[in-house]
Amino acid sequence: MAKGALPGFRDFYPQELAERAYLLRTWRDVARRFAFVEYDGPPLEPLELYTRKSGEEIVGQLYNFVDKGGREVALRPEMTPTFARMVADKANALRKPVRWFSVPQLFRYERQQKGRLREHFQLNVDLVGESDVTADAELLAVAVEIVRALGLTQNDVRARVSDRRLLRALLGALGVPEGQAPAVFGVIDKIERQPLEISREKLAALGLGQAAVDAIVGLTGRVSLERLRADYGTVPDVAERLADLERYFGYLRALGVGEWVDLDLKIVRGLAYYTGIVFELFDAHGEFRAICGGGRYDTLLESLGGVDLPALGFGMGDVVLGELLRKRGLMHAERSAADYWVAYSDPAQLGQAMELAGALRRGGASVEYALKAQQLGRQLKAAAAAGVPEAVIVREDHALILKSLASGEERTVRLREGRLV
RNA sequence: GUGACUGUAGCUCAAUCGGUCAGAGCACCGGACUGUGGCUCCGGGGGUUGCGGGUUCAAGUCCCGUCAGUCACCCCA
Repeated sequence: MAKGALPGFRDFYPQELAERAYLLRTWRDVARRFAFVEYDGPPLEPLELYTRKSGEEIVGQLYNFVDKGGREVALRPEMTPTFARMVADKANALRKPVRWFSVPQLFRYERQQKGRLREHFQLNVDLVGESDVTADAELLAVAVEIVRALGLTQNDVRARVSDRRLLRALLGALGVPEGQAPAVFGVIDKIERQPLEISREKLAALGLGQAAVDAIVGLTGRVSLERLRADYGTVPDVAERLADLERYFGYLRALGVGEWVDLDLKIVRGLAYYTGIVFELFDAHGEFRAICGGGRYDTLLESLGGVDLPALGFGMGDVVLGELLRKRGLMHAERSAADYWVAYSDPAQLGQAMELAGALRRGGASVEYALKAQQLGRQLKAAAAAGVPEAVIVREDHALILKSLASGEERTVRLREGRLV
């Protein structure tokens, strides 16, 4: 259509806003259940905050401009740099572990497509100051409990988990030079999205022998900790990581989310800064993009904020999650209708109706009534159309009738201290 | 940024081979049902067919451009 919101931006009409509110409320509720506390930062940041982490090429994907003070600025495309700065600035004063979450609106200048707009809301949950896998388990449990709270089941959503350090150790055991590891990660990251032969050719082009290529492809298939231990358990680095992962999965089971999680070494996450366990949540039908992604980034706070603290976190956007919920018929909305509709039998009673509405409103209820005097029938029709559950009818004899618009039941009530009794 | 496909009222769609084809349903507003609603009936507002240009006697229907949308690639912080 000719006029409307900018490409990739959304107008939230009351219905859509109610759905968004439902989603964000669930995020906050669950994060708080895990004792995370909310924070926020500025939506506009120095451009340098992002180029320092991701290089100049990131600028092409940012909403950036020069402000009137001559500063290079950008709308935040992600929350992590802001988070890192905030934590680093007060690192010594913060009780560890730091358990913070935020629900920022993020922006990126990219061509939109399904599940990707130029603006979205993203839950960010981060945990700083604990290097053990107990923290990794806690973090993934937050993500899983959120989708559970939204009505999804382990048959709808799967958490796929990998460990970059394990993968690195495995590659080392296969004789892949340390310097080649990132390139191999790149191939593994794409292995699901391109023909296997192409992936094999790319690995061979890195100088890997046939046996190593076969082994790597094998790792990206169905694997289990038992199988890995049997095949590579004699390698000290690998054995150490496997022991950690076994504890990790044990903790996930203890937290009640074990049934949602699969070990899948194909999960690399594009970001270069992940250092340990990484995970993504997908719909089980593979129809949508990743719902959520995150992992451990133990060196990022050091490089961004100069504070050497282990950290991990994940981001979960509202777009893909919303698409999935709608598809499954699970998208709910915060109720937006008023609590009461005050109606009156005689048009001359408009003033009395307004007095009643005023009293109820001061008592905490939301109340609507017909702004122009009209027949009672029309008022009730409007009340029903507005989705209001109950109407209060002011009769000509001044009696108040509370009528359920769903069942039609009526009972006489009285106003007492702003409430109907 | 590259490529493919699509673009008719708020929504879902219709309009034979280009020729009164700019319509329907839903939604919205109003009226009737004469003063307790969601049914029914009647009526109304709303589109220069995304926009611009071209071909033609004639274009929503063909061609080009542009904008927008969808999908894939890129990227995914």
